[in-house]
Amino acid sequence: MYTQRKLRTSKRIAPAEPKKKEQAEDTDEDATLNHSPKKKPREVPSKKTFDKSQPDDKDIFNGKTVYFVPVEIPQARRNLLARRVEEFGGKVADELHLGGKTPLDYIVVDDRVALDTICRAMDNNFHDNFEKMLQLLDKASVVRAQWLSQCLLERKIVDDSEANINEFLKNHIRAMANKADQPSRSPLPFSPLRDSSPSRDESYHSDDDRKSYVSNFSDLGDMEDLHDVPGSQGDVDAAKLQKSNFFLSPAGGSRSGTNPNAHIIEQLEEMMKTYRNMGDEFRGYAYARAISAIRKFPDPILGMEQIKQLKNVGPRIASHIVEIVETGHMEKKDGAESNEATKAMNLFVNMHGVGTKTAQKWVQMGYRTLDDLKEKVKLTPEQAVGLKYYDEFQEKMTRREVEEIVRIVEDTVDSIRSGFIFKVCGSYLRGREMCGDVDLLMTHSDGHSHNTILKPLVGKLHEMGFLTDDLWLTEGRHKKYFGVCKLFKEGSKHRRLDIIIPPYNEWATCVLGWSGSMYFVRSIRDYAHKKGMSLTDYSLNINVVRVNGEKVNEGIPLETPTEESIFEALGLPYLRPEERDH
DNA sequence: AGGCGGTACTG
DNA sequence: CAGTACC
DNA sequence: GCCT
Repeated sequence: MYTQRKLRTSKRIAPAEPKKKEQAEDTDEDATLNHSPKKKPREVPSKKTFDKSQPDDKDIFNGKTVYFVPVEIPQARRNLLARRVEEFGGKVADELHLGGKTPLDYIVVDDRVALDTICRAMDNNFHDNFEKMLQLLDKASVVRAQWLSQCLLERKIVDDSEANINEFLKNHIRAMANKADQPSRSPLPFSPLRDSSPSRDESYHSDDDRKSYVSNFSDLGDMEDLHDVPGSQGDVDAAKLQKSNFFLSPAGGSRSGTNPNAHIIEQLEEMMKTYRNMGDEFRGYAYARAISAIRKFPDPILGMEQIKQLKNVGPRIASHIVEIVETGHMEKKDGAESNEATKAMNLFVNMHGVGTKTAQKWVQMGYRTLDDLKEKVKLTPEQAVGLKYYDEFQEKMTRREVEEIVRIVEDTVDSIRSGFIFKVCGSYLRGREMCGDVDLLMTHSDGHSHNTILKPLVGKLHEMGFLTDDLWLTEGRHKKYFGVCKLFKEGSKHRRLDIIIPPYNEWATCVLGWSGSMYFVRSIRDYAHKKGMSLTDYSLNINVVRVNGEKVNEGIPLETPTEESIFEALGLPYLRPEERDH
């Protein structure tokens, strides 16, 4: 059918070095992940009943003063820990004073802040103050939050050797002090204290659950719910930081996506990816819906009181949330992440053309790295492309770059035939700052030019050297090209490019489908389904007859010239693309 | 206990 | 048909 | 794993 496949080459694929993605999981799936029945997950509602019932060791902290370094410890967790510390006889300092009349006993940092991050922060903020820093460290122990959790759990001061990073810091300070004697000390650019946590920063809300979303409209007829992303607060951290000036990055503490429950969301997202990569689609989906509910929840989640208000959070996920709130981490997730085969699964599944089945097969055959694949596995043509650009495909591009790519395609189209209309869909249309690929839709109002443009277009783009590889090209009801392009500019990366060409009268449904998010699309289709309709990229049909889920009668396609008309026909309030970014 | 979006490609 | 992809 |  389509000839330009040459590029794909038989020669060996350029080494794409194994790049590790975060997240992991556990390969012997059921073993640790699924098994629910045994060992019942710690009673959800209990806990937090510490209070009255424990007459004994109430003052484990015995007047000790604790300071929480706000960075990276989610506010919710900080509050909770602080409350507990006081409950158990400790004091909580508001700020960290270098001079220290009331000497601090413990300085608590988040478990995830990397050591070198802390060091860099100190370098930037205390280069005049080495002595005071050392004094401070003499009296106070800098410990990980996890240690504090442990103390609270066991109701005693436990050994902190693992959590205590005093010596490390002192050594570092001494080293810096020496170095400071010598004149050259450039003020490190230094990027904030949060390098480690969002393993991929651009937070991505991958989700939302159709139910909550759709039912919000239909039942309550109010969409408020969707808009009210609690975004605002979160400069609390920044403010506090300013004050304490400890570990403060001069440049910018301003955190990006501040959600009061970011910490919880992060961990659950890891679990979601894990399940999904393992092939447990629906469990992953359940997580996605739960996460969406949490993301919309405006207040810090401290316990069951808040959890009970969340839709799509059942007993299992609730218990995970409780665990995260109380201990700061999630055992199941940590376990999965430390599993080696699991890491390989993640590595493989992130390659284009590889899903859970193939990844599982490879892992089982003992492969663990991309190099293993290069040498030992017969790849499909698509997988070969995926491997060749493994690293590049993990990266996202700016909106600006999307626009440059689109510009080239548009110009080329115009040079062939005038009058086409274009729309960049996908995450770009939803307003994301960074986009993983380019989804360009185009059509022609004359009702026929859309049929013949794709092949010449792709041919020309190849000639220009703009397209570097093809995944596939089809001439179905909607003409589609999936491939790889690269801007001519020096240093440009290879990018995934999808071109979709529906007939003019199917434009709106196609745009809707290609605008996402995936969860939005699933939810609105589900909603249509429930109303006896059927929504696809091609049309919105009414009077659909299904028997046992099988469509028996296609129904009748509605005229839906605009996206608005689709919502209207479904009886839903219109949502702009950026409001579909769940 | 059953459902969880709807479609179309490759091999 | 199974597997993967697209949002 | 959650909902109906």
